[in-house]
Amino acid sequence: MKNRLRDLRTAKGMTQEDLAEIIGVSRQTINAIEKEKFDPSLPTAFKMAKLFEMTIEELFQFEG
Amino acid sequence: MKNRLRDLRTAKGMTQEDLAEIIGVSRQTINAIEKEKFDPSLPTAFKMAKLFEMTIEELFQFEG
DNA sequence: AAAAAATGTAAATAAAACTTGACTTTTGTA
DNA sequence: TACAAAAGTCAAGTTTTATTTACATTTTTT
Repeated sequence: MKNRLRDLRTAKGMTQEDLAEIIGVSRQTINAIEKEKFDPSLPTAFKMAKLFEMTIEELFQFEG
Repeated sequence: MKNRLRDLRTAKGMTQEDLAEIIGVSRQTINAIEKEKFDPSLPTAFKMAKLFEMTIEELFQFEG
């Protein structure tokens, strides 16, 4: 699963810490998702997509 | 998290078992998601949305 | 160069998706 | 009515994995 999180976050001038607080997870969780260590839960994916005003499919690309 | 899984599945004339095999989970998992006992994982959500040719947001409605 | 801020990562925990198996109920149909 | 297929349920267990904690490294700023 790929994602565009890093680009979108930096484009908004936010740190991983900033994003973590808004979404309601730890800073390390944001980092792990950006580095594509694992996928977010569905609720977390929804929050992220809403924040960046796009669909989950636009934010995360599932290859499978 | 609400979803339209049941309607879409029956509209295609599929049983829970049919859907389970296509997605790659157990029949009870499909049933539990239809009955909104828990949310699917993000990969499972992707597979479902693709099968029914719609976005995850159209298939699942997050109230948060 | 030094301090601070931001990011990276391993290890452990916690949570939740998912399975198995058994049983009941509903629905259709012969 | 009787049978079978599909759906519902529920407990209990497994397993995956999202998430956290703690510590290390890199980058940025002064």
